Amino acid sequence: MSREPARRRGRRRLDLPVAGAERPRRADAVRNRGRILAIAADIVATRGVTALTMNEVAAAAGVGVGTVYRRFGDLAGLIGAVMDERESRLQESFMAGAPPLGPGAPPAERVRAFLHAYVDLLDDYAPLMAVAEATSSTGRFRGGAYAVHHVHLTTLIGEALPGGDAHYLADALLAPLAAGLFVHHRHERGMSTERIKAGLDEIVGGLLTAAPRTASGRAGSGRSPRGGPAGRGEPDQRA
Amino acid sequence: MSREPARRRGRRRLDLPVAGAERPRRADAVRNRGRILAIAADIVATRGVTALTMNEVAAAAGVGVGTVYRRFGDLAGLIGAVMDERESRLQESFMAGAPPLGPGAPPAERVRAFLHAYVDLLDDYAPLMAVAEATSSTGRFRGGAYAVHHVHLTTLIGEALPGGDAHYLADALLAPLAAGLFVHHRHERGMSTERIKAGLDEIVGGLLTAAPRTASGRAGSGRSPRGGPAGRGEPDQRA
DNA sequence: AACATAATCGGATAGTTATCCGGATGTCAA
DNA sequence: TTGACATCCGGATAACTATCCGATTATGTT
Repeated sequence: MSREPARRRGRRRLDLPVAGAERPRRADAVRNRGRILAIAADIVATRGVTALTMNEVAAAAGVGVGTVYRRFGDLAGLIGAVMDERESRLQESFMAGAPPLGPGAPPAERVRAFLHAYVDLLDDYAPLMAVAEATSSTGRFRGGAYAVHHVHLTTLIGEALPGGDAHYLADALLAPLAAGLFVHHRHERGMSTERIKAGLDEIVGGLLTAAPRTASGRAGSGRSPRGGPAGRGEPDQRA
Repeated sequence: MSREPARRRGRRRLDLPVAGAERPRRADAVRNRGRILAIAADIVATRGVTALTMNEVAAAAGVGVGTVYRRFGDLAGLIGAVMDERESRLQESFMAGAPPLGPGAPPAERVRAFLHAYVDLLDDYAPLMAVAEATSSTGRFRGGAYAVHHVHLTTLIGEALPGGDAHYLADALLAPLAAGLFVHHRHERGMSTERIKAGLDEIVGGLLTAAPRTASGRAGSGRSPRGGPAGRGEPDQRA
């Protein structure tokens, strides 16, 4: 490890036992974690996503490869950690922020706002997220972030479309936001984020009841919310 | 999709280049290609997709790794070649087969039929296709098969929804059919193909069989039974 | 039948991901 | 302060993808 002088060894643990089952992690571990993340972010910023490899990060951070893998599991995990702050901000916004992203606006509006916000996030991180996606084709769906987004959309869709298969539709709405597809659209086909958002609006507008807010395109044609064939004959089986 | 590194350069053949369009490949090359494909299919069938590696295929086929890479480009290319026959059958069906998949049925119906047919294909090959997708996150969109599907859907959507962004919507409808997501739904969440098809029907139903947007006031009088249970779409859609 | 040429073959090599486990070190208790 | 032990470190190692290029061989011509 490093020769860093021992940190203040005070900290007798006399403090209040923090509310969050805080596991006592070794000081060198947290130090390394922080350094690894900083190095990773720096590599991406200065040399691009393709230069971000576990070996490279480990070498630059002055630790062994094993350390990086133990801390983050795999490349996707490392990338997830790098994006953690940004992701947390997004979650904060749609869970407790101002409408239409946060609570207060009608569900269909919130769905649209969420998709738009996610597009903005993709515009900043898509190349990096695409690498994470490619690590394991099913990996995207295992990550905690995806689960949170899915639950959020499922809830909103359930409210806006009582008879629909909210669980599946949430995945279907998240699918066009795959980083790989976004990169393809944005960087290889030159689509603007506005166009992408408008396209998503078309889908949401058609699927959920049209909302009052008029943005680009789609006119809130009547399309009333009907009950629809409730069951659909498929036993709802959520894990 | 035969996505081979088209080699053969122009030769001054005076003979009629009609009938056999394929000629300039060395006998051992075609022999090796065939053997490699057979071996690859066999490995997948007997030992599963995880056992399918370029090294393994090369060794089993009795050729060098370089040969496999030259012929198929990468793992995704090899997988594409293995699936070529099945893919060709699908293309044949929606380009010149019987309605509603083939020409003759109203566009929205054909879109739905295509998605259903693709789900059936996924049910057989998703694990394999997921590996191909993971090879390169943007790889799926470069392959010839994707391009064909995209063109097809773009055309149909353009007919069914004159004012919409058919190009983007085609990608968006194809996105939920990503092999990785399908595997997640089918093998990890236990969803049935019927449920997946019904979910896709909901999306298509809302997007394409409702009153058109913009000025072209289609007096459809709202009410669109967004795709009910698999099959039975809305019969009010004449050519 | 022998030749010239271009295309193919296939092993060596480089770069990555991911795992393993003996050794080093921090943390807590006495 | 000292000691015991759980945890962490990090290099060695295995497997895989992908590229390169000299050696090999098929093909059409003379």
